[in-house]
Formats: sequence, structure tokens, C-alpha cells
Amino acid sequence: MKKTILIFGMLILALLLLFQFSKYAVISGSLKVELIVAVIAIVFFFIGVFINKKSLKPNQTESAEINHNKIKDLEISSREYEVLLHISEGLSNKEIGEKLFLSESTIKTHVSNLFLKLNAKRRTQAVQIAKACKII
Amino acid sequence: MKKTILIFGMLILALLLLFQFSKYAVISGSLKVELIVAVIAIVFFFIGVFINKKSLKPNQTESAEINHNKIKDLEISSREYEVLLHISEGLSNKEIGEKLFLSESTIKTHVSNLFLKLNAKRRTQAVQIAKACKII
DNA sequence: CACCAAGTCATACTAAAGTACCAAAGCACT
DNA sequence: AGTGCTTTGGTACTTTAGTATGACTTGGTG
Repeated sequence: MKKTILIFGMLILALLLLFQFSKYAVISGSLKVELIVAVIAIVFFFIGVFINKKSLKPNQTESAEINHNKIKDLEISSREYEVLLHISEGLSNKEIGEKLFLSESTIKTHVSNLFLKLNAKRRTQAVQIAKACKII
Repeated sequence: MKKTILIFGMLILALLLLFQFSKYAVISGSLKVELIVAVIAIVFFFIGVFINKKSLKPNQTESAEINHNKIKDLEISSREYEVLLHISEGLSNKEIGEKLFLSESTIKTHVSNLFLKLNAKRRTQAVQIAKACKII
């Protein structure tokens, strides 16, 4: 956030300088009007491209970015989250247990708790909800 | 594609007009230099935003496109595909049956055939494989 | 017409998944 | 030292899911 403010501040400063310079140049007649207009056009064009890229980046990565706050909101513990990830990989409770060196009953407990927190009735539904919440 | 060319043609035309107008206005002194510079800056800024948006759109939708050829390769029938979509939504066999006005046993048959074709053992795994294949 | 693939449905069974309830160890915090 | 939370694990039970097999219908194709 601080970086953004700094960059925008610098941008505005540069623009003011450009503005003043163009006015001075026109009045003094040291430069052609076309050239100044062209420079301003190009500069603002790239500013437009730049700002748009900045504002679109979150949209692009949003689908792939994990919403950590949502996980906390749902009160999902770290162990439960691990289990959730393995569920989304298509593993069975037994397989998850073997991967995490836990018994199947422990996994079942975690899964049941996950369903309560995600408001799901099936593991497929849990995966769907988790993806909709951008948790996985 | 034709649309894009048309739009860009119009844009260039509009810019030339703006350019000529600004030159004329400055020479005749009917408008202040600041105003013209500001207008040009704003116009080019929005052009930058617009072009950037256009060029970024394909990148955004690329990841969501469905590979129809893959479905045919796997010999997945249309009914089976319907069932697959509902599985990915987190529905149970009974719920899918109710949605498609079919009995639960029919859904089970489709699901079993899907698992053979997708080489899956569980519905969660089937969803994961289908997503990896860009089928859903 | 005969044949085939797709779709439908049923029964019977096994294997997972999921629920409910309990219990205990470990930890951080006060 | 007590409290609350997570993590772990168990038993017992119900519900889905998944497999295997067979049967019937239908629309298109050789």
C-alpha cells in the first residue's frame, strides 16, 4: 500500500512538471506544438496502460490466490485445512490418514468438523464450497 | 477480429482529428493551451486503459476453457458428462437423479462408467482428474 | 431386419463415508 | 493449577457410494 501511494505521488509530480514544461515551451516557442502534444499523448497512454495493469492484476490472480482471512473466519484449524487439501486431491480417508501418519478415525473427525464449518454434507460439496470461498 | 480493426481505425481517425483541432485552436488562440493538453492527456489515458483491457482479456479466459476434444477422446457420453458436472457441484447420486428425473441406480451406472473412463476410484478423484483434463 | 451403442432401471452386495458420543493428551493463556 | 482449544483416537451405528450383473428400450447404421 505504501508503495502504491509513493508511485502515484511521483507520477503526479512528474505530470505537473511535464505540464509546466509544455506551457513554457509553447509560450517561448522553443519547441513545436505537435511534438509536445505527442509527448503528452504518449506519456498518458502509457500511464493508462500501467494503471490498468495494476488494477487488473488482483482480478487475474484473484482466482488463484488463497483467501487466508476466510479460513480464519470459518475457524478452520491447520490440521483440518491439510485434510481439506487432500480431500480436494481426491484421496480417501484412509489414504489421507496414511499420508499424515494418522488413524482413519482421526481423519473422519477432522472431516466431520470441516463439514460443520463449511456447511457441507459431502466431501464433493465441501470441495466445491471451499473453491467458491477461494480457500483452496 | 474485423471489429478490432474497425475500432482501431476509428480511434486513429479520432486522434488525428483531435490533433488537428488542437493545433488549430492553439494557433487561433481560441482555447487555452492547458485545456487542450488536458483533453489530450485524458483521451490518451483512456485509450491506454482500453487497449490494455482488450489485450489482457484472452489471458483471463484461457484457463477456463473446456477441452471438448478430450471428452470425445475419453468416450464420455453426453449423459455421463451431465452427471459429471453435477458431481463436481457436490450433489449426491440421489440428488442428481432428482435433477435429471432419473432413478438413483441409473446415476450409479453412469458414475461407474465415468470412473472407468476417467480412471478414478472416487467421485472426488473424478472431479480432480476432470479439472486437470480441462473437461469441466 | 439385425445389430450395436446409449440409456434406463433393478437387485444384491461390499466398501467407504459420515454421524454421534466419548475420552485423553498436549498446548497456550491467565 | 485451571480453562479452553486442538489434536488425536476409539466404538457403534447409519447412510452413501461403488461394483457386478442382468434386463429392457430406443435410435441409428450396415
